[in-house]
Amino acid sequence: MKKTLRTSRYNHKDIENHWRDLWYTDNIYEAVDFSSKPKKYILAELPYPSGKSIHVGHAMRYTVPEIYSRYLRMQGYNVLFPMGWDAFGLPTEMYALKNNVTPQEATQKLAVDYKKAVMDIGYAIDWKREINTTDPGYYKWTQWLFLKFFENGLAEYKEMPVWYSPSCGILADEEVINNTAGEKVAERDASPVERKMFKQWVLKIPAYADKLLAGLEKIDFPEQIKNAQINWIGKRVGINITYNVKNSSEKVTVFTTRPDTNFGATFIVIAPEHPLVAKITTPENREKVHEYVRKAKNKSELERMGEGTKNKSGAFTGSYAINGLNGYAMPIYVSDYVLMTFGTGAVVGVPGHDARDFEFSQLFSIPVIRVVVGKDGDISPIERLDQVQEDVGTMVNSDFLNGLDIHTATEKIMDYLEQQGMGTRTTVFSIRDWVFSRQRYWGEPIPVIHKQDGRLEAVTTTADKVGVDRYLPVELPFSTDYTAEKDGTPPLGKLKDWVKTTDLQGMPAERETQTMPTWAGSSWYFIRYIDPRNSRAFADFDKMKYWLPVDRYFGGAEHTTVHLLYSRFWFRFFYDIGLVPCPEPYQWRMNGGLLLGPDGKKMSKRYGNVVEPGVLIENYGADATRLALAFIGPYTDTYPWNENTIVAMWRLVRTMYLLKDKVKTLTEEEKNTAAYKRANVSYNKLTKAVTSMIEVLKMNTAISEIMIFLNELKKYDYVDTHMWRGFIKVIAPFTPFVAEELWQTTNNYTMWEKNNSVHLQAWPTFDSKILEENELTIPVMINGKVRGQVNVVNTDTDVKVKEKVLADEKLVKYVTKDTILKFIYIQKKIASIQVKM
RNA sequence: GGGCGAGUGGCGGAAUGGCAUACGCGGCAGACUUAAAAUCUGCUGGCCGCAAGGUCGUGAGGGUUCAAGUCCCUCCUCGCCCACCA
Repeated sequence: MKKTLRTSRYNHKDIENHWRDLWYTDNIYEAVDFSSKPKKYILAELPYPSGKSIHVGHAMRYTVPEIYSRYLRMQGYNVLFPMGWDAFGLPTEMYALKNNVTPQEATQKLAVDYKKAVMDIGYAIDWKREINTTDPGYYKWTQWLFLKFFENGLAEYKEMPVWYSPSCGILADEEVINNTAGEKVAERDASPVERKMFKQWVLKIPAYADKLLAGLEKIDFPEQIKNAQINWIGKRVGINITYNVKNSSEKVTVFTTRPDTNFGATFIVIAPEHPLVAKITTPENREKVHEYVRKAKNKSELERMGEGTKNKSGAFTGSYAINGLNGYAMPIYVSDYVLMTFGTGAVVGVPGHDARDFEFSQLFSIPVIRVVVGKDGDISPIERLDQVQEDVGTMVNSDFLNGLDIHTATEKIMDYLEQQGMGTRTTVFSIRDWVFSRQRYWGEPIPVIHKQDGRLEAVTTTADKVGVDRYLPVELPFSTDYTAEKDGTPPLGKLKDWVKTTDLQGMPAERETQTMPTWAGSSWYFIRYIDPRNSRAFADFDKMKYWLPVDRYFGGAEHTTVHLLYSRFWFRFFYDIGLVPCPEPYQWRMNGGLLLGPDGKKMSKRYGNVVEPGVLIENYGADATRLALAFIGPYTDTYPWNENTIVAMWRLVRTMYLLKDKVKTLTEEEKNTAAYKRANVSYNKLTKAVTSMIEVLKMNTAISEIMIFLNELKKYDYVDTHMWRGFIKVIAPFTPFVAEELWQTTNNYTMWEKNNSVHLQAWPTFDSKILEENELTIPVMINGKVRGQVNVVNTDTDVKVKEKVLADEKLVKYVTKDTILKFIYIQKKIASIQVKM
């Protein structure tokens, strides 16, 4: 055991290296299963190690939650604040290629580097719970959980239209974004993408859409996040209406949420991919329709976007559908503004009350019928786009619906259509099956085999009991070839010996060669932290019962509709099959903002504006770095990094450190001075303010309070020992290293003893009696302007304060007994007076 | 086009409807120094004024209130997310 350091100058390196070793060696931040203390599970999204080392932006997102976790520990909670590495995926593969190592080697090295960086900042982590998603002991359970989806019919192997980029291969919807020019590109490398059909594994998240919506009501997420998820799920209640095609036995079914406007329907549009296209196109229109469909299919999504939503196009099939309500013959067109993937792939055109339908009607001179009158009472024909009303009004020209409000009309006509056998109420969702396979090397192999007869078989069907260890994990075989064939055969497909296997009957079979997406390992990682070394189960049920749900979850806004929603889906499914103890994984969520480069641009190697925490820690120390990251602004906001801030924080830490020389145990007599009393008020204010600010995660203003207190202390010659010890505990979550140094010194501990660490001490309390001010000065406002002050005491009544105001010689020129119209005194806040002008 | 945010000094940002600009950065002045750096002290929203003080001021305009950065209405700008979703 080492002796406590004692230096007269502030040397961050000596202090930090010294305590870091002792903390982690003795694992002082241990999270204890089944502890009798109340638990708090504080989680920050696990990092994805793909660059040289941890990014200062990551560090900002971890620092605030980590300060909070330290505070909770000092408040007597059994805290779990874990850390691990999400290391499968393309960036690691790219990193490996660039550095001429294997992804296995790259991952190992990055995990070590990242861990060192995280340790250097001094995060309070129980390293016994560290996980790595690429560890076979981990992904065995990712595969096992995947098989639960498979066994329950929620994982399917089917032809899917997928995004394809030559450089990234096949991508999920979530990995494709619109660039600034409005083109669809791969999020990863901005390469253009196109649509292709491919046999894919999908997870059927739409089956859980309703449960995921309902679950939102019980959890404490910001409205913004809830809305984004609701929007993403895109639940729409409407009706499928079936129309007969004139002179044909065919029928066309459309989905609409606005059946109330159906008396105004003047055409039908079907998607180019719709199976009816071939059946109902009349011979004289065949050539034109065929040409249109061919062009639409060849158009990449990029071109469709490029042409924008303004320019409608289409072709007439020559057929008509009969509106069962009024016998109107609606011409049927093909147009790419209708998507095969939403609703029924066919829409009914009501140009008077839908902007897109109106635009399309103009293209083919289709009649426009008004069936809704808005608030303005305008009943003139609809001739311009700006006259198209969508969601308010009263029905006209609509037979038995006339005069009804549109919402009442909607219900009435849906009842009618159902009674007449013309329609069926339907709910549709915009959320799609989650494409869950990749044609990449560096991921979890999907643990399924293809039997000779084409049927699929889970690598283990005896799962839970003894079988699991015999068959899982399906280990990722070693390979140095990470590229897919042009035909889509994944890299693993090239390893012929590995692909060849046998099924449970011993017959020859082939392994699945696609791997899982990066999202797989991170969909359940927070469960594994609870029981990271369990080899018999993904986690012990009783331990889950103790720790779950996560109390506070911190992460990036970019994960709102991806990771955050999809991992809720995993968890909710596990709950339904009895694997986990509660329906929702995360009780509370906050999204972190972004830290920009000093130039205000997003930190990126391209701009050369990346700030590395390692450099900051080297130059200014971890304590100053932590303060800078927490002080710079509120957690949820985005702002640029400013080098000056950390210099100021270094000075602040030094000021705190050097204060130790002013510490003295004051006698009762010395405590009986005005100076001591003032200092004591400041100290109690500090404790109270910091406590309430940490509770609401406003670390920036909490640090301001620490600065205010230090500015106050400068005025005195001595700092009382009792106050000093409380102060050290207040700063402990923010600047753990210097706090430990000061704590050990002030207590004269010569030997390190785990239980004596400041971080395991109780959070200081404050005395609200000391903060009650008996006498204070309040502003006096006259006709809305502050014109002076008066001194009041607690017991002053309105009448007393009024007397004081009237007696004030400065105020007399603004107010006298005779000019007062109205007098308001807000206790201990303000006096506000209306006077005659 | 839809949804969600946000507009406060030179900059990052504070402010349960109650003295707008806390705290920090930067700037200015002073102390220490042969000098500089570092450190310390003071000042620091605009305008008028020697000063006391006055006056304007939280994107723009209106409203509610004794009192509005904060609440309500109209508008402007910026950011993020979603988007021919019927």
